[in-house]
Amino acid sequence: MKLKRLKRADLPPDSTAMARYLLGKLVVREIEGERLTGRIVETEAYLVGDAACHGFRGPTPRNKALFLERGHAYVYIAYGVSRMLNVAGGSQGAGTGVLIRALEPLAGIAFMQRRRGTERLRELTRGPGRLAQALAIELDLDGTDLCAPGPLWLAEDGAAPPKIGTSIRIGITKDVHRELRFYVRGNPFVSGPRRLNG
DNA sequence: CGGCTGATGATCT
DNA sequence: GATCATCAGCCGG
Repeated sequence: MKLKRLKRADLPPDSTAMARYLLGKLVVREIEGERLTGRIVETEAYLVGDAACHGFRGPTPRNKALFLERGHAYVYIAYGVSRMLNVAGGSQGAGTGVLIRALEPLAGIAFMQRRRGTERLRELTRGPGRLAQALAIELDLDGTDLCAPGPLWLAEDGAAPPKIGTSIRIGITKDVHRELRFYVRGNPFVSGPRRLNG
């Protein structure tokens, strides 16, 4: 089915709603004449007033893209090694957004396998660091408008809305109790321990 | 498969 | 100097 680019007006202004909305949508990466696509199967929302959110203490050189209007990419490096892809949320200056935690690979799988150094499908895009490596998402994409033509954008393909599960977020140490992680129930590409994926 | 641990370096205090 | 929105690899069952 043909891809339709997500419009900014399609994105819910509330980041929790946007995290749910993005499940089942597609990340599209254009690189070296290839088009890589993956379906979003796991997200986490980071909100205004949320101590776990990188925007909590205001803008810095690293997180400034999180303060752009919603639909822009915020890319940063976690633990010195893994790139994390986020979609800025809210209005300009809000400093809130959604972390893309896992994708189901759809197109460009050979490219992803080369990038990841493995043939195994489950290991290509299961987890935020893995998916960024598979799609060659580097810091140069920080601030990219995901609602415009370019190297990285968001799309929908008319798939039916998925069944959504919720849980606490993974890997954080502040505001740990909030149920702001969302995933497609039963999808094998969702990351995290089984107890969170019931 | 589940659980644990060391590596790793950018970022901010 | 501490913190950290992770991962690969190892071990036991």
